[in-house]
Formats: sequence, C-alpha cells, structure tokens
Amino acid sequence: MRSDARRNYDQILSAAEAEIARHGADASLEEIARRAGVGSATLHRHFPSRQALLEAVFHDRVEVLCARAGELAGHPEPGDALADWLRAVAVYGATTRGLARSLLDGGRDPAPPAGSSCEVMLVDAGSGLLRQAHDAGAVRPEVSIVDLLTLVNAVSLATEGSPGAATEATRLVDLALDGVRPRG
Amino acid sequence: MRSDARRNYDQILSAAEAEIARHGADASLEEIARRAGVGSATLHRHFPSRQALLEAVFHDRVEVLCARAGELAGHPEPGDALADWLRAVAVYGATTRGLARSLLDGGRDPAPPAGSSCEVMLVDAGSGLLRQAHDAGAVRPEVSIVDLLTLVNAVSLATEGSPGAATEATRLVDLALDGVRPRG
DNA sequence: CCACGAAATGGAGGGACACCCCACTTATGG
DNA sequence: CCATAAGTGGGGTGTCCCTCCATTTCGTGG
Repeated sequence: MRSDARRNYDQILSAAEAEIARHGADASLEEIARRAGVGSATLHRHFPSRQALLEAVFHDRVEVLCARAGELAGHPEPGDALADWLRAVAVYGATTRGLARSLLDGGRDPAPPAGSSCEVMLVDAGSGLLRQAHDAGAVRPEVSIVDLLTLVNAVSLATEGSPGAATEATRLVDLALDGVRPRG
Repeated sequence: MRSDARRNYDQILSAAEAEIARHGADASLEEIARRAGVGSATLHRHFPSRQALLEAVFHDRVEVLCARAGELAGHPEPGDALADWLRAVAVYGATTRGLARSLLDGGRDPAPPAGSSCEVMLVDAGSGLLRQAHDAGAVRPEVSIVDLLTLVNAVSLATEGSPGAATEATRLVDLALDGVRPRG
C-alpha cells in the first residue's frame, strides 16, 4: 500500500470515528470525506460501502470486547463470567453511537467480507464463554450465542442515546438474564 | 376539513402503508406522494414529519393491540395475560416493517404531539396488565412497563425482516420472561 | 538523480431525496 | 352564482451517494 494511500485511509478513519460519534451510523459520508481532507471518491475506494466503513471504525473496540472474553474464560463461575461479558457488550453498544446499528445490519446483510465482520468476531468470542456456562449448568441448554447477542444488541439499540444509557442497558440485560418473573 | 383534503389524506395514508410495507420506515416520501397521486407539498402539509406519517399509518394497528390488552385484563392468570400481550406486541413489531423503528424513534424524540403517540398508547394499555401481574406476584416488583416495552420493542427491532421473524421474536420474548438462567 | 509506469486522487456530474415557496385551482356558505 | 379561504402541486434549493476520468503523486529501476 502506498504511503499516501495509507495516510488518507487513516485520516478517513479518524474523521469517520468523530463524525459517527456525533451523528450515529447515518453520518454523512461526504462530510466525513470533507473533514478528512479527501475527495469523496477516495473514501468510496477505500470503503466500498457504509457498512465497510462502520466495521473498520468499530473493529478496534470490538477487538477489546473479544479480548475481555478471553480474560473471562478462566473465571471460576462461568455463569457470572458470561453475564459480565454480556453486560460489557451491552454497555459498549449503548454508549458507542452507531455500533449496535452496525452490528444489526452487519448480521442481516449478505455479509460480503466473509468471516471478519464484527458480528462474527463477537459470536466467536462469546461461544467459548457460553459453552463453559452450559457445561456448568448456568444457562438453559436451548439458548444459543446468537440468541444472546441478538438480545444484547437489541438492548443496546433500544437504549442508545438515552441519558444513562449504560445503566439502562445493564438493567435490561440483567432483567433478561434473571427473567421478568420472580424466582423461587 | 374539506372533502378533497380528506380524500388526499386517505390516499396518502394507504399509499404510505403499502410503501412502508415494501421498504420499511425509510420509504421514500416522494414515492409515497407519487403513488398517492398528490404533490410532495401536499404530503408534507398533512404530515409535517416522517414520524407523523409513521404514527398515522400504525395508529390503527396499535389500537388493535391496545384493544387486546383490554380483553386480557380480566384473565384469571394475570402473569400469563401480560406474557400473551407482550408476545403479541413483539410479533406485531417484528412482522410489520417499520413499526418497531417508529416506536423507538417516537419514544426518543421530543414527542411533539403530546400524549397521542403510539408509544404512549402502548404504555397506557400495558400498565393495567402489569399492575394486575404485580398484584398477583407474577412479575418482579422493580420491573416497569417501560422496561418491558423497551425490551419487547428491542426484540422486534432485532428480528424484523428475518425469515420466521414472528417465531424468533416470540422465542426471545419468552427467553427474557423466563430468564437465561435455568430455574431452580 | 531522474524518468517512467502504476497507483492514487479529487472534482465534476448523474440520479434521488427532503423540504419549501407561491401562483393557481376548487370546494363551500351565503 | 360568486367571493373567499382552504387546498394544491410543480418547480427550486440544498444535500446526499456514488461513478467516471483527466490529472497528480509515489516509488523504483536505470
């Protein structure tokens, strides 16, 4: 990759990060190009679709979440480890504008870039935690990782943008984990 | 209201219904006006914002849901009645393109039209069912109707458009009601 | 050091959209 | 029947996404 191309790529990415933080997943691509100091054609060559740009912007953050799943893998209480991780995913999604929406669309679309999408990364990272939780009998056997991530992402989506989004998202995830009906 | 105005209003509404069913909440307002056989200015006068149009389109359907809540009010098992209703709301949202999105945005926005929005209608309708369920001890006391509708709407949003959306939505609502953790 | 080919660029332009203005049409009550 | 106010829609503006292509820039082999 030529050095000027790399420089432009990075500038676009950081402009996109700022703009998406301000306006969410629907941020104007032209405005991003403008702020990055490049022409719109350059943006479109580096990122052929809006989804591609979103994935690139959120890739680092999602990687952090995946790393957290790795740390939690050895936790003595697999059920708590899974719950902690799901809460973390929900909070990230609820507080990072556009992420939840991007994950939702990314999971729906024909998923052009094969297995490297953010959604796939999260599924892979969560699968291990869920397996351990299953083995420990801490999670109903019929629950899949896709179920859990769908639910958590839905919560992120629904709470994103509200004041106290993180608190709200955590509450709702806990509610789904424990159930609406009282125990006992 | 003059008779021709009323006629145009109705034509816009039915065109919007068809177009939103085809393209979701992002349907083109110009296309709706075109299919209704009116100018775009007419559409914008009758419905000052996209949200206003969506609310009008979904008003009837939401009313049906509210009526269903009324029917379920006298059910001998308040917990089951609430669960039935929440499932119905989730299925409606998941199978009616654009509804969930509309409810989400409607609940977030400054809500211009005071208390007549679809979101408020559902909150009102659900409050009675939840109170009865609370009294019967079938629902945790700290759970509010807004929590439940947010969760259910989130599920609708996340499953909308997928094949078998209704089944998927029902599954996830049941999961949230019973909890991810097994009962003991 | 330089010239050259490939890589990269960005501005212009096409097509679509939301929204607004304003000259014109039409329903309706007296 | 007609005056008037309500209602209309075509066209204009500004924005957006995306593509084409003439031009510039990089990096390398002589």
